Amino acid sequence: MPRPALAETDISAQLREAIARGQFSPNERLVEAELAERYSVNRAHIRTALAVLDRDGLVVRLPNRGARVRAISDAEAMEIAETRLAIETMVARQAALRGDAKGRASLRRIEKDMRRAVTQSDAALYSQCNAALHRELQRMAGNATANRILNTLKSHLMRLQYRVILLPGRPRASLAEHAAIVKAVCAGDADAAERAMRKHLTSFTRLLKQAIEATRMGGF
Amino acid sequence: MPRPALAETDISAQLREAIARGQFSPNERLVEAELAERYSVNRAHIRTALAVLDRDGLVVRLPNRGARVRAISDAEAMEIAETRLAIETMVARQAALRGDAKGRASLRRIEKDMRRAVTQSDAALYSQCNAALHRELQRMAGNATANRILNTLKSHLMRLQYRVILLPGRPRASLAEHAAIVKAVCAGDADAAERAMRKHLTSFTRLLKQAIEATRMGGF
DNA sequence: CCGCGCCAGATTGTCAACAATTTGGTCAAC
DNA sequence: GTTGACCAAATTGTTGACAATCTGGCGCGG
Repeated sequence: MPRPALAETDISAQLREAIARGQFSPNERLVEAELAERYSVNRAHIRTALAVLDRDGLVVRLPNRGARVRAISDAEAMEIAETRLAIETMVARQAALRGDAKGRASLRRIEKDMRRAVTQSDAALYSQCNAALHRELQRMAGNATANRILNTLKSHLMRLQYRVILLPGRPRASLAEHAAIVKAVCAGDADAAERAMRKHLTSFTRLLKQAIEATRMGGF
Repeated sequence: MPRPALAETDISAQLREAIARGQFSPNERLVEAELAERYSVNRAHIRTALAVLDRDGLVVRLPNRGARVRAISDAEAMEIAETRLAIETMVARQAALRGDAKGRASLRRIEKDMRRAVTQSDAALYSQCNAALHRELQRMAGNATANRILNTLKSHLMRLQYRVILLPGRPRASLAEHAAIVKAVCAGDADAAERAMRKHLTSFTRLLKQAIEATRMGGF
């Protein structure tokens, strides 16, 4: 019995996902009537969903002028990455301390898949494993508060991170970082887990910064 | 020109505040019609506000059964305190790195007021200074993402923290911790600022835990 | 006395109509 | 050609009505 969700909550989630996936471009207008039709709900639900997404920072609403997809600035992208780092290092620590045997087994399995993805140069698989690994760590840490926040932050970062993953040589380097995290967490070494995660996300953040700067310069 | 807020956003904020202040008790039912009358808005606004507060974790909504003030468990209170610690240590670091002269002056002034509050045993003033100090640090760090999250977390903690502040001897100990933070931030020493904040919030968290356990045992 | 179905009231969920506001364009006056 | 008033279309903001669902109590049969 998966407890039923409210329609409004559901729509919020769908819209959040759509924005995170880049199905709406930054600053794109979000017209209530259009969305209502697209998602087959009435305007009231869309309105509520937009209010929630506003609070999440995914959308900006101006009185009488409607909602737009919020364009996050480069500076803000860095802020988000830094905040994520702060929380996720804590999660890694807690996963090491509180994780269960099942979780540790999952981590090892995911690491194996990741290794395979790298040798096969399967970027899609790698990305999937990456998400799975972080998700499993969150589950092991069992910090619902942190999870909620992280998921919100990730919906912001999602639009950007593919640029980082696609950097040449990134998967191989990332794999080593992930392996270190898995090792530390499985060993129950909280300090090492925290350090490993910090190292991983610091390098992610650095690459994100580079990707942003590269895009700003010459890109497209 | 303070840009106007939407009515719905406004109502969400008011309700959030009311809940944070304990004007509604945990598990209390939040009947839409009642709230609509109390805040002089229509049900749609209340409904939207409840959806936002649901996302914030301040309220639980069950389909066809309405909303209630979410009772946060002891374990969850600890989670929240830990997550806050993770973010606020980062904020302290960033405040040390990015803070402006005006901010540093403010910090020193607040510290002075705090000292006065302790010598005069003025708990209300101390509490006020405490809030002001943390707020100023957030402003100096200039991390809007972190600020938003912290404010949400604090609205959860607000219901609990008065227990900690009122502990005998707490203000005096807390003052020293705050002074260390101010000193490090004003000196631009990011590492020291982070350490000082971690120490401060670790002790806060520890006391919170004690307060929780004490309450569970005998208290009321 | 106890359980069970059922009804009435309270409350939430859904929807459509209407009011208010903004936007973009047209046209006349200068 | 430019300015500015004005109008129409699009869109958001507000409200009330109605449907669906839950809750608690009542009475019936056992």
